[in-house]
This record gives sequence, C-alpha cells and structure tokens, in this order.
Amino acid sequence: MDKLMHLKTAEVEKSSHLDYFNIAISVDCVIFGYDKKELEILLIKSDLEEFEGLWSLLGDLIKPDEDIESAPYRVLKERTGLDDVFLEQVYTFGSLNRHPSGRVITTAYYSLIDVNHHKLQLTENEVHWHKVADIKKLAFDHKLIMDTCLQRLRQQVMEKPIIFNLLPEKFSLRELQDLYQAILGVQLDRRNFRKKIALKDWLVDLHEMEDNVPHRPGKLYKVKSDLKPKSTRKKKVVRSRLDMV
Amino acid sequence: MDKLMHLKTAEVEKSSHLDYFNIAISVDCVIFGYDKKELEILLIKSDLEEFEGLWSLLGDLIKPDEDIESAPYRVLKERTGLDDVFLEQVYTFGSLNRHPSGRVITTAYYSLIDVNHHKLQLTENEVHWHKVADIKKLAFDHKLIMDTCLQRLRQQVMEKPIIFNLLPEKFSLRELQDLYQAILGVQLDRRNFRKKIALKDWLVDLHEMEDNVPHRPGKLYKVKSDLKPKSTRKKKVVRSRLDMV
DNA sequence: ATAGCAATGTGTTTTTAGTACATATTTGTA
DNA sequence: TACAAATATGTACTAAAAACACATTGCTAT
Repeated sequence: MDKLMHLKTAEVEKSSHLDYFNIAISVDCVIFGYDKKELEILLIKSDLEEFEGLWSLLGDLIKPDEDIESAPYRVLKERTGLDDVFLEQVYTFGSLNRHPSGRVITTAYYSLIDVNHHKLQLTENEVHWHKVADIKKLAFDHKLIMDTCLQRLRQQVMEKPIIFNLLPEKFSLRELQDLYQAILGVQLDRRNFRKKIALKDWLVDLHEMEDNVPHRPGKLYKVKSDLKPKSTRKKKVVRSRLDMV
Repeated sequence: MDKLMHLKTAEVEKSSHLDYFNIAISVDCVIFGYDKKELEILLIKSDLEEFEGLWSLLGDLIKPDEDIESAPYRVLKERTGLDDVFLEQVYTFGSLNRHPSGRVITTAYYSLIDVNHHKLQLTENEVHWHKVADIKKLAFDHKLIMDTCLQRLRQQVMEKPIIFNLLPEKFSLRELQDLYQAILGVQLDRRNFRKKIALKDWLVDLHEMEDNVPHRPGKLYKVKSDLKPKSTRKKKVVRSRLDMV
C-alpha cells in the first residue's frame, strides 16, 4: 500500500526502473508423471555454474504482459508441447538468497500429466523424467519446492478427483491403486481401497475388460465426465465436508 | 529458467533495470480479529482515485533486501505495532489488470490477532476493523483475496490448533464454540462440539471458573503449551491423518 | 427465599466411515 | 489339467459424526 499502491499511473511509469522493480518474479513447475508404478517429475539440467551437474524445475520469468496463471501454461507448452494440462498453484518462495544471480521470487505450480498417452515433444534434450523417490538434491531451492508440491499433491489427491490426469482414459482399479500407492508412498489394502473409491463415486464402470495382462483381467473404468476439468481456472468446486457442522 | 535463470551475477547486474524487472511484487495481509461474536478484518481506506471510498487490505511492496516472509511481519509491525503474530501464506494473485497503476503481483497472507488483548497501535486513523460478513466490495481484487483467505482459514481451523490466536489466554468452551461458529458461519451442536474438541486433545483444564457472566459460569481452559507456535516459520508439523493408509 | 431464567455439563443411540482380515473365482501358462 | 497370479467380494470390529434430552448451577427479579 505504501509506495506504488498510492501512485497514479503516470508516476508509476516514471519510477518504473527504480527501486520497486528490483525483484524479478518467475514461475516454477513441478510436473508429475507416472510410469512403471513410479511417480516421476520432469527436470532440466541446470546450466548455472553454481549448480553444475544438478537438475532443476522447469520455469521462466513471468512476462510483464501475461497473467501469472498463464506463465506456467506457457512454460509447459514451450517445454512439452502440451496445452491442456492440469495445473495448480501451490506456494510462493522468496528467500533473499534463493537465487545466486539476483533477487528472484518464484511461484510454484504443480502439474499432472499422463506420460504415456500425451507424447511430449521435449524441445531440449536436457529435459528428462526422474523418479521422485530418487531425487536427493536439486538446484536452487527446488528440492524444497518439489517437496512442498508433493505434500500438496498428496493432500489433494485424497480430496479431489485430480489423480485421473495421470492415467489414460480407461484404467483398472488395480492401476488406480498402484498410482495412489506411488503418490502416497504407502501400501494400501485392496478391499478397503475399493470400498473407499466406491464411496467417492468418481468412476463409471465401462463394462469392458483389461487385456494384455498375464492373469485374470480386471474391469475397466473411466472417471465421471463431470469431474474432469483439466485446469484450475475453470475448476468445479467440490465441497469438502465440514465435519464439525 | 530462460532468461535470468541462465545469467551469471554480473550479467544480471547489467540488465537489472530492463525487461525482467517490470513487475512489482507486494504482500497483502488479511488480518482476522474476533470481537462480539463476529469475525472481523483490518482494512485501510484506499486513496486511489479509482477506488474512492473503498477499503483495502494492508499491504506493501516487498523490499529488495527482505525475505518474502518478512514483508507481512513488517507490514503488521508498522500498521499495528504487533510483532508476535500468526501469519500464513495463502495464494499469489497476479492478473494482468489487478492493479490500475501498473503491474503488481501480490502474495496474500492471513493473520490471526486477539483484538481485545493485544492493544493495537493503529498508526493511521484510516485503519479500521470491519465485520467480515458485511463486506461486499473492496478495492483492487481484495474481496477475492479476502474470500480465498477466509476459505483457507476455515480449512485450517478444523485441522490445526491455530484458532487460539484469536482468543485470550483463558477461555471457556462456550467462547471457543462461538468463535468457531463465527469463522465457519454455521451453528454447532454444543454436545458434539465438546466431544470433538475433547478428541483433538488441544486443551488444558485450568480448574478455574469464568466470572462476570450473568449465568452459571463455565470452566476455563487454555491451549496446551506445546501447540502454540505463533508464526508459520517455526511451525510444528502436526500430521493430519492419511485416511486411506 | 424462592421461582424462573440462562446458561453449563453430561450421555445414549444411530449412522457412517475406517480397518483388519479370508475365501472363491477367473484367466493365462507350463 | 494343475498351478500361478491376479480379480472380486463380504464380515466383524472400531472410531467418529450426528441427532437428540435431561439434570445442574448461578444470577436475578419478585
């Protein structure tokens, strides 16, 4: 409220490149994928001297003429070719020394992508998938950002029907359970899992069967079509129960 | 990652006042208080022409040499004289046209203050408490920010022992229930409420009684002392149950 | 003093959700 | 045709949420 807040447009123009604009702002994307029963994220090799050999999140500075929410969509489009992705803002990180080259505050988003069915056009060959479980260290504060996003993902996945962004159109309950286990990092009881999912009432039975499995095939399901908004921007409000009321 | 991300320190210095710094970044504080069974927030009169007569949140631009988290503490200290307050980051708002005077991205924090027992030193007389329920419109996108913070507060208050930041040291279950009702905007059954609170195991029975009430006095409680970190920065992790595990 | 008011303080029942656990069935394969 | 590896399903126990009623305490007005 103090400074810019009280200025009229003309004054802002005048003072543009002074004190108030000494901070750059970026977005960083924690792009989750799922492959071979493992949760993965998409990383790019850092080319800062300080972080030689380390990987970092995909991100970019926000342009002066784009909404903050558009920035992560743009980053994903530029890096992967995808543009109908699930994205959700998580937290904004702004420690003084988080970026060695200057003052950069960054807003973290996480994204969920079905790796096997949207073929990514990885524009740079320095971009690769990494198993989340194997990641010990990243450039900048990106490990902290990743952990924060993973924590949020774990919350959300229990409450809202977003997990289906990581799966193909048709899937078996087994595949769904494997994915939950990969995200939550725990083993689940199959019978209780099925009851829980049934209770949530997110699925439609397709009356089709798996094939290409070396054992008894399971039924296939898809997510109910009214639960499938990809992006946060047009998200349907699914009220969580206020359990004290 | 594109631009600044790849620059070495010297290059950043050189390019400082160019494209990358055309966005200002601020924090805005949704400061919740509780008085006479109503949830309130602290607002300041907007002095932008565009928002003549409207109220706005307390905020300020982030200084190039302060952590993002320090900024809302500074704002609160400057505006209210308080410095041991509960603050939590909620969301970052950055629509292109949210600020009429220029491009400003803002990170919203909410704060909980016991109005009656920490006397605020309101440095400006344009700063006042307003009942949340009465607020229809605010300057900028501050109504959206307030609503987002209120929604987060409602979530958190069920999960974590933060509500006590709005109450005096000693309180009765009746006062606690009234406060929950004010925040959640619903009526609660007294017996079920007490059971629920007992279950959470947040309180210590002080074996003292209310006085100055025109009816049978209730017992007084305080929050368990190990549950009282005021700020997010040193917050104790209270694991929420992963109910599928 | 005492009747009435306005609270506090407690307990039971029903329903729903979570947890632990076992058996029969189906398909592919050796 | 027996076996391996899944799917599919049900029951009993426990915990929590929700709905609901009665006795008690302290103040106050008559």
